[in-house]
Order: sequence, then structure tokens, then C-alpha cells
Amino acid sequence: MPDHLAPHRGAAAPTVQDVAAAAGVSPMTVSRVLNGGPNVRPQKIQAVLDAAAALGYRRNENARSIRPGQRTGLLGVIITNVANPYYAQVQLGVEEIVSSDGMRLLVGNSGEDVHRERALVNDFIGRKVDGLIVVPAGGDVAHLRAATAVGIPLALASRQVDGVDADVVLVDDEGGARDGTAHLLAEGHRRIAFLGNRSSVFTSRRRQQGFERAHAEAGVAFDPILLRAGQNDDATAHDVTLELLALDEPPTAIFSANNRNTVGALRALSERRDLAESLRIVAFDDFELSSLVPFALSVIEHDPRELGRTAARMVMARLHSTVDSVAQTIELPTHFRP
Amino acid sequence: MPDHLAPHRGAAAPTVQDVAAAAGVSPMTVSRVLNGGPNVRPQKIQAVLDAAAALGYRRNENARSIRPGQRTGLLGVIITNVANPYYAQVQLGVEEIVSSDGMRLLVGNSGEDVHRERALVNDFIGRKVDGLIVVPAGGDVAHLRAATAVGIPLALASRQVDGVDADVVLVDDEGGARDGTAHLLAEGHRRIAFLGNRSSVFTSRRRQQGFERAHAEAGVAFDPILLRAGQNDDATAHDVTLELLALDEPPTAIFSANNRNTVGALRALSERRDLAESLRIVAFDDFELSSLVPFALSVIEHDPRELGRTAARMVMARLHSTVDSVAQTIELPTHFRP
DNA sequence: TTGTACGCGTTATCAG
DNA sequence: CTGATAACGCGTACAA
Repeated sequence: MPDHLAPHRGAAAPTVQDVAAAAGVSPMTVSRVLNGGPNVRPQKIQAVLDAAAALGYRRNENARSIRPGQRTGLLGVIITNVANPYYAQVQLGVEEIVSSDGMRLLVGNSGEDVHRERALVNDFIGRKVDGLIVVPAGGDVAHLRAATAVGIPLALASRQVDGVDADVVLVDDEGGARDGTAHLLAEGHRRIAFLGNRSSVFTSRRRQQGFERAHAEAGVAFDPILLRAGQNDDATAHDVTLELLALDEPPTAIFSANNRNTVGALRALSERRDLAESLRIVAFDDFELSSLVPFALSVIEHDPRELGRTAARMVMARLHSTVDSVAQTIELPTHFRP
Repeated sequence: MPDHLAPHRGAAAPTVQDVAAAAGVSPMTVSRVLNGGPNVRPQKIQAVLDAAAALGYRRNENARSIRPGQRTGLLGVIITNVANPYYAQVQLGVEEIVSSDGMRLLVGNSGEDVHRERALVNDFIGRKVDGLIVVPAGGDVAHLRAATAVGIPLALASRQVDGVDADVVLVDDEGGARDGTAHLLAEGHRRIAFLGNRSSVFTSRRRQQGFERAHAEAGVAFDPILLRAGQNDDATAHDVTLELLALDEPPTAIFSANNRNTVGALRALSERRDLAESLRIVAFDDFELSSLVPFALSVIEHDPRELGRTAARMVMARLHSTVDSVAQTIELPTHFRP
């Protein structure tokens, strides 16, 4: 039995036993009351409730979860870069969907590092998450297979990887990039620079394909020197942009494949307004205040929050249904905003 | 014992028992090996390791954590608005510090709602988090007291609330706001609008105080009609700014107390360049690409990531030390960037 | 309507 | 060096 009614710092948390003792019933009755079980006399219900409140009882979720057939109510979310506002939106979308079911988010930041991703996945499996949403860093996927192998519903967001049985929600990377690039070509631009992440990154690869397809469809050859894929932070993108501006034949337009590259590019342009005055920019990923940027900027917008919502819905659907249907892939639309 | 070596979808996860059986030892030996316990014969170590690998064994962290004296390695983080890039940075700072200790983040979004905050705190207590970092929504604090009462180290970030025994890390809101406002006054502005959240929000109150103090120190009275505290999203801030611009005697400068208000204000200004051409702006909170904004904007910058790091360090310090020292408050500096 | 007994997976204790 | 035993807090058959 507890030393005090209001437990002081470091006091052992009250258990069902304590509540039972205080209410003068058995632990079983306490459990029944607290979990809405049937067939309990109103008097005892009240007694239990009073005792629980007085002791400040809170169910130990971890103890509960080790019983067979019990869920943890935990959803693992692994993101490549929490600092990127884009993924912050994804996280919000996920939370929005699952919190209404009382689920909680276990969030990890992989930093584009597969090793960290694997450590996180393994840890989350050990914590018995009910589901998993991952923006895969790519490369090895054994740990993702392991998650599905133990029956954890897995949804991949933003990026696809092969060899994993998981639902996937993507953005129409190639289509969006194609449209954006096509706009530039239609405006008459013939030297369009491409800024993107290394092409081993799923989205970058697809966006680059869209960029190239638009050129092919227009019958325009692009200068390989203008193709810069390898920047995953804005500092590097900034430097690369300055290089491009300094070329003998600089680009007349820039296609930026993601918001990190866009930020870096815009910083560079604002430093060299002399060279950048007439430069046209099309950027994948909208960002806050993009409309205020003092350059000829168009964006390919899409909805990161909806991406998160969709991934969450996919996981929840598998959680709520007993039959395991075949994995599905959803591709969210993009929209070119001039 | 498991049906297959590689567990298939839905198969029960292997336990120490399974590993022990496969390795021909007792569960205790398995536990010892896996936790680096002493006094185990090398042969058996190898046997256990092999069996564990073959079965894909992963320790059940929840079962482990119900043993007395064991920690969960979980840190609860409750933020008022995950979508705000500012708090995304805070979250990253926290993760940065604690992940090196192998701790994981349980993240909740309160949405400035004390009820949701309480639900999250109670849930986190039930999940036996080792520590808690909260950006308090304000109002009731009983649930926060409850957390400290059961011995969970608590750090408040960004905002202070009374009646809770917790470490606090703040930004020098008043000083920063005073400096920024003083700059405007020194430039000769006499009609400065204030945009902020409702004054029940800790930071807004303090920033407003700084705003007023600067006026008092300069011996300048401000027009109450220019004081607009109540916007916590950019849409409202946008509308309020339009109202201000439409006044008979519009402000010549705007002091924006947080990034949501700044975004809304800038949107409004860009719609009414005719009225906003010469308007001067000082904004609390730096934001990405702020230097590109085509207005006379200065920012009061500070470091949200460091805020997160500091809060995390405070919690970790209490976690690692046995003596419980008195709660401390740290105030991080701001920097006016013209 | 209520209580008893047991097991979930793990580890600490203690005996061998 | 190793293993049997017990206990953490909870929920569920089953019995009363």
C-alpha cells in the first residue's frame, strides 16, 4: 500500500493492487471497472473510481501491452530530416489521423542514414509499435522486411523501395517535374539547369526523369554541365548555384527538384542579383512565402500533410482489418502554380 | 518454439525462451549474454548469439521496462504546434541530444489545447517515459504537477508556467522585443503596430511587455488601436494587417511578435504594396529566406534548436544524477539582425 | 456479481 | 560459471 494518498516524488506509482485495496475490492474488479467491463455493482464502480482518483492511478501501458492480443497504441514514424518543414507537415498529417484513435507517435530522425534507420526500426519493433511509417533512406531494406515479417503494417512515404511488402504513398514526381520543365521550354528556355539530390534518392531520380522527359518531348537536348544532382542541403545547393551562374554559358532558367535546393539557389541568386536578374526558376515543393520571393519563381506544389494523412490511413486500415489485402501504391497529384 | 527459423507474417515474436531452447541454455544465460553480463563461457556466448540471430530475436522493451529499476528510454515531447517550423527545430534539437543515449522520442501535438496536453501527459506517464519536455499551452497545470509528482524530470521549453517544479528554458522575449522596438523608435517611427498572440500566451505577453517598455524608455506613447494581440495563425494575422493598413492613420512600422504573425503580415503587405511600400517591419523569430523578403524587414533571431538541446540536456542531467537539485531557469539570448 | 490463479517476457536473486 | 525461481503490473479463463 502506498505511503501517502498523493504520491510524492519518486514514490512507486500506484497499481491495480493499490486501488483494489483502497476500494476494498479485488484487482479484477478494478480492471473491469477501468476497462468498462460488464456486471459490476454501481456502488463498487464508484468506490473504485474514487480510489483510483484519490491515488492518482494510471494504468501501466507497458505492462498492459505484454499481454497477448493487446496493442501498444504506438505508431513508429521515421523521417529522413525532421528539420525540413516539409516533413514536419508530414508528421502533422500522420498525427492528425492517428491521434483520434488515441494512438501516439514514436518519432525518429534517420538523417538519410540507413544505419540509423535500421537502428530505429529495430528499436521500434522491440517496442512493439502497432504500425510503422517510414521515409526510407534507401539502400538496404532488410530491416524493413523484418518489420513486415513480424506482422507490423508498414507504409512508405514519399519514396519507394523494392523488395518490401508495404503500402506506398508517393507524389507524382515525374509528372510534376515534366510539367514544370515543359513550362520553361514553352517559354523558350533552352539552357535549363537542374538542381537535385543525388539520383540514388528515389524522388530525385524521378524528378530528374521528368526533367529529361520534358526535354525529349520538346526535342531539346540539354547540356550535361547544367545537371547538378548531389546536393541534399541548402548550403551545398547555394555553392553549386554560384558555380552555375559563373559559367561561360550560364543557364537562363533553373529547375530545382526540392525545397532544400530551392532555398540554397535563392540565397545564391540574391547575392548575385547582377547575374540573376532575368533568371527564371521553377521549384518542386512549395514553401511558405514563396509568393514573396523577388524572382521569377513558379512552384510545383503538392500536399505533404495529405501525404502523412494517407500513409497513416493506410496503416490504420490494415490495423483495423483482419484480412491482409495486397499492398497498394497511391500517387498524389502535383499542381503547377505559375 | 517457432514454426520457422525466419518468422513469417503474424508469427509470434521469438522470446528469450525460444533463444534459450535453440541455444541449449537457460533463459537467464541468454539475458546475461545479451545484456553483457559477466561470467559466461565463450562457447555459450557464441551459441546464444547465433541462435538469437537465426531466430531474429529482439528484446521486448515493454516487458523489460516493467521490471523494477528499469527505464523505458522514452522521452515525451509535447509541442503546441508541430507544423510550425520553429517547433520542428526544437524537436530536432531534442532528438540530437537524446538519441546519442539511445533514447527515443514520444511526440505529441497539443495544438495549444490544455485538454489535449493533459491527455498526452497522462498517457506518457502511463507509458513510463523517463523524462518530459513540454511547451505548455498554459492554464491548468495539475497534469504537469502530476508528472513531477511521480518523479518524472520535466523541462518546460519556450514558456514558463507557475506552480510546477520544473526546469525551464526560455528565450529573452522581453529583451529581444525591447531591442527591436527601440530600433524602430530610434529610426523615428512613432506609430508602430504590434502583432502578437493573445497575451495569455507567455511569450506573447513578454514580448508585448518589451514592446511597451521600449516605448516607455523612449518617452513615446503608443496608440492602443495599433496593438493587436490575438492572432495565433497566419490567416488571422493577414486579416488584421489589412485592417491596420486601412486605418485613417495607419502605422509606419510593424512589430510582429512571432513567425505566424510575420507570415500573415507579409502576405497582406504583398497584396497591398501600394500602402506598404515604405512600411518598416521588425519580426521576432527569424525564418528561412527572410533576407529575400522585398520589404524593409529586420528580425530578432534566436536559436530554436538550441532551445531543444538545452531542454533535453536539463532532463538528461536529472536523469543521470541521483540528487535532485533545485529547478533552474535558463534564458537564451536574442540577436537583432538589421 | 465477484474473486483466484495464472501467464505475458524480462531480469535480479540466490543457490548450485 | 549456470540455472531455477520469483516478481514486475496487467488482463483473462475459470471458478465461486
